[in-house]
Amino acid sequence: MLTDRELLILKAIVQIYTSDGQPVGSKALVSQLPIHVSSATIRNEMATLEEMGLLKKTHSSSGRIPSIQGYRYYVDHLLKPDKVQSSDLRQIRSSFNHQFQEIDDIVAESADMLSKLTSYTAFTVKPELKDAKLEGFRLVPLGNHRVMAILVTDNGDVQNKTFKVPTNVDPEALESVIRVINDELVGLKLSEVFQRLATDIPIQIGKYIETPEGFLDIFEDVLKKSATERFFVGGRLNLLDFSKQHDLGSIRSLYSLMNRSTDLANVLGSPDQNIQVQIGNEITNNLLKNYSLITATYDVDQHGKGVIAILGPTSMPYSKMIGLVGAFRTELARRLIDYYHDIDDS
Amino acid sequence: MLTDRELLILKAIVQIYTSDGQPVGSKALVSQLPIHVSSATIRNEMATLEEMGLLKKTHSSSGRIPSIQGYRYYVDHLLKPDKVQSSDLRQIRSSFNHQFQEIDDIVAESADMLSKLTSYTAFTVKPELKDAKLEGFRLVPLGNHRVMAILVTDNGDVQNKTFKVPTNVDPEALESVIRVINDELVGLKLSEVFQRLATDIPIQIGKYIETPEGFLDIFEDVLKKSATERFFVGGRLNLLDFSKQHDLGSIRSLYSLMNRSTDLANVLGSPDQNIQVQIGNEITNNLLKNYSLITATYDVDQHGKGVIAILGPTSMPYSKMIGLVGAFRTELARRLIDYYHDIDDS
DNA sequence: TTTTAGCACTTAGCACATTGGAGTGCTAAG
DNA sequence: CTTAGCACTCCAATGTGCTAAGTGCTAAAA
Repeated sequence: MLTDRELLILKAIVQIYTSDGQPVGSKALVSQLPIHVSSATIRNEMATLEEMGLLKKTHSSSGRIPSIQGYRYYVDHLLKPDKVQSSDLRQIRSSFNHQFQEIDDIVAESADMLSKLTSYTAFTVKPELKDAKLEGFRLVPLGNHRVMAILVTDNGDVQNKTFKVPTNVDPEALESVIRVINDELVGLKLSEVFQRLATDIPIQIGKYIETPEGFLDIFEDVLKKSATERFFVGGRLNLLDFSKQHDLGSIRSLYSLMNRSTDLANVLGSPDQNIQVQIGNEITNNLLKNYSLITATYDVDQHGKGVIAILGPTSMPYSKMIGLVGAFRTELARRLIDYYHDIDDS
Repeated sequence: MLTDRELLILKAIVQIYTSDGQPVGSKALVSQLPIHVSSATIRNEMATLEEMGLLKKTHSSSGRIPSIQGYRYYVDHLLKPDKVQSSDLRQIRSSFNHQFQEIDDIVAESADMLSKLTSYTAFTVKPELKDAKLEGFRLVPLGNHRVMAILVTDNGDVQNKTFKVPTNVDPEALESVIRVINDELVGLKLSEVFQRLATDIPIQIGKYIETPEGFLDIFEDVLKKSATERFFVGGRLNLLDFSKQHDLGSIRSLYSLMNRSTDLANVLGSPDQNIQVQIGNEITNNLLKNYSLITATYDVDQHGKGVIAILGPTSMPYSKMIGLVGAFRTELARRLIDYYHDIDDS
């Protein structure tokens, strides 16, 4: 168990280091602390904190910086989220104050805004569709045997994809297919839709089209698209600023990571608490072991839950960032509830 | 006028410098030249070439590197495009060997491929639609007063956008609007469509909808989208490698430039010759004055012309790059002609 | 007139030493 | 338990010397 003074020192070191980035020495620290003891005393305390694994040195005669566990302890026990700056809040609200036509625009804008506010890299994930119901399905013939498939879910999501149908499929067959889909699939949850597509639907459609597989692929494409296009990244370039390692190779890997939605899904997960802080090697993905990740869910009532996240250096000012992410998630949730409200009753 | 030997030296200096990046000294040069003269002679020649502004030094006692004018002279008079490597050609063809559903996929893939082959940043611009005819227009009601507008041009381009219609617009009015558009606009060139939208169409539509402006905005949105989404960028990150200036600010500006389609349109223009080389400050955009840009048109017969381009250091190996771009443009053109062929006769 | 050898001079880049400052750990006394 | 004092460590900045690669110039040779 830590003494009060040790807590005070640990807290101060984290705060000073995360705000100016320099290792904290005993003399500098003594001048900032509310208690007055000598620097030698501080040195002793720091030594014990280091022994406990909460602090470390960059070299044998340097000041102390927090270790991963030090940050962890700070975040878990010492930190109080900052109240978000009113100027930041104004910025968030004004950026949400547009009339967005599509939910994607709101969520994409959020990623940009969040990265701008933090100067880190930000991620946003729109509410997942798993529980959404398929509300409508359209096949629009575009001429030249091309067709656009459009899929509408009850939370307002619209996905579309154009494709070619084989020349031997006649329009009436297509009509029948649409009828099957409308009768059998519309109204179901997407997960159920997936299941039906794997079982009886191909048989039913097979009556009208010779090779239903190709046709159903397209259906799956649209569903897959709606699963992979949930992720938005803002401030990719900020990575260059806060990434200590100017090793181009790892930066490159990170950039490509940001384009792989499956990996992003793994990294961001769905935080169990409302706001979750992962520090350094606590992050499952090895590429991120020198960074910290703050993830938070936001809840759009019956329209599911999404995730926002920021990726920054382990030495980020946690209290400020946690405050900011906390405020942002409620603002975003509110904005999306508004959005759905507009759709539902229009 | 330059003597034969001066030409030989200039050519050699450009080639050596663009292949190993080191300033070329008189001794090194003498050992590479087919003629044998002493290094002192070379020095004299280099001095006169420098006086003419074709070479320059990095510091008072350094070897020579080509000046912008030196590169210019080399490109205009001395260079012979390399035959493209057969492995590169294989790669291009195999990447084109997929069945693409949309033209955008082909053009986007091209940007990636071109950047991979060159290790520079690549741009591709799909054929412009100006002369394309509006082949079809659909309004698909999605429920909840939402509608998807779909616009098909005769070169196979499909654009769509979802939007909300005011609650006071009834379905029949919408039907009438579609009829007006189909009767009056379908079959016209897009430029004519634009014109009609600015003149008589609003009046006609006004009969059915109270506030046609809002409605027509959407139409314009779709058209604008098809104008701005012509640009694809590949290998953004390569910029970090070949950009000498590790000045983060200018890199940042370049990245944002790549997202602004109007600026891209200015920079890439439509090259007057088939392949155009712009070196350093010859590029109109100031941000690019330390780079070189090779642009080339590709011609998809009656479906218009597009542009491909690579952005690299002024010290790029021009003969190789020009050869590569030349081969790529014919391959891409061929692939797109194939693509349209499939559409047209399906 | 052109070419060449020779020489004095310049510069970048590197290895190396020097120094100052910030910081530590330890000890012995308060 | 706290503190002053001291020896010690290490980084970072600065300066020095040296080398390699290059130049321009001059005067002699071709």
